[in-house]
Amino acid sequence: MQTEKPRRGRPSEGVREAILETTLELIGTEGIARLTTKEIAARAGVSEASIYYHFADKKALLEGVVFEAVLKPLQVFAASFAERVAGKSVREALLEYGRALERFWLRVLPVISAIQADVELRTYLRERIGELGFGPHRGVRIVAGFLRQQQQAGRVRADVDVEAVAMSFASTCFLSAYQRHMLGPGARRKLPSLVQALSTLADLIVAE
Amino acid sequence: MQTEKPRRGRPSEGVREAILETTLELIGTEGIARLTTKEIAARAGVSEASIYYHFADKKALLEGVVFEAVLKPLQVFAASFAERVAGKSVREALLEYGRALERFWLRVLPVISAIQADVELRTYLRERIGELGFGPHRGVRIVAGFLRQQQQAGRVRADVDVEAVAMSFASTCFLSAYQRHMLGPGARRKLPSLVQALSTLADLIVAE
DNA sequence: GTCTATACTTTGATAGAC
DNA sequence: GTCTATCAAAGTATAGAC
Repeated sequence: MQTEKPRRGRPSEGVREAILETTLELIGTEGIARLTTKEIAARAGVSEASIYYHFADKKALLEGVVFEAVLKPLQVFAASFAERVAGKSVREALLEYGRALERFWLRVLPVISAIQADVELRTYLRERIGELGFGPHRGVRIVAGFLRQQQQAGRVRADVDVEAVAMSFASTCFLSAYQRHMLGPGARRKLPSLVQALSTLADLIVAE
Repeated sequence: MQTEKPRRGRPSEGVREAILETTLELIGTEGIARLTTKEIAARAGVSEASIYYHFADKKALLEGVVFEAVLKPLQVFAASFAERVAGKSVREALLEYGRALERFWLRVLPVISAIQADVELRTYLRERIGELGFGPHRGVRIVAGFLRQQQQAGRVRADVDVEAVAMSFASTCFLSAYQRHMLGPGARRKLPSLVQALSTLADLIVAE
């Protein structure tokens, strides 16, 4: 008695995946405002009807994209802090994690931004983020925890508010990513580099 | 010989202004994705045709909103730094300016975000920002200049990179605003407060 | 599961009266 | 300058063949 459906393992081909990927790509390049099911279908090389076979409606498709492109990476990323900083100095740990945080935001911001353009998606994201307990404060808490631990080990000045520093740290990574996102890759480096900003922050808090 | 047009001073009524205001409001509450000229007209209490009398097309209307809601406030805000910090201590100046910066972003972010959802608007904003020489780096430079001046006066530690600190400062204000924007007003204070973060930053750099 | 063809709705934009 | 009425185009979604 087989409980598996026959012909398992990608019955036809990754059409669903292609739709999701294409939609994500279009959101990044064209924006969500004029995103149509017609164009998604054309670019993914499938028919519009296929979209409606795999997704209940356009809203469900977009929610799928949000989950795949924001919430899933978020879960993965949130779990990776410990191994990234293992055995590193405070300064090196902050730089390493900061770069990773900036990359994460660069990948996720196009979708996050697009979501703000639609109330229903905004609500969807907020609810899911609430359920999962995510938000920028997560990154802040993780870094704060690390700093507190280093503080107890005497490697961070005893008189600094680690929560507050962690917030400035996370903020710096975020703005660095947002500036690139907003002004485009062509935006020359008009801001101090991320490394420069984070190094300075690290120097200010390490115990002498 | 009169060079002025007859019946000057708001010929009919502020219809154009009402349209701009309503559009801005709808972008904030409903998002730009499903923004229609029909709804704008209905909520502004005017006809759709009136919109097309005052604006060439929908795109021109949205560009008008971007200018009024982002670029104009930007010009005003950029000019206000000196008077905000006049005669204040480093710490007080940073707190005062930081709060103003956060408020500024809170007002502007709904539109900035919406713009990211539409390629043409994104291009428009980038071009205008380029022309005017704006961008987040402006806020950073202004603060850096202030800190450098205080540094020369001996009130800021001589060994800190003021550009880098200014970036973390501006970033902190930005993330504080963005978090509220993204997660809504209902988002409980899960992050350290802006004042707490900025105070810590100030304490780290003032000369002992 | 995927396609072609099509039904039905909404949208941006205009014509013409006042 | 503002309105009512209207239209062509574009959009979402579905039916039915394969």
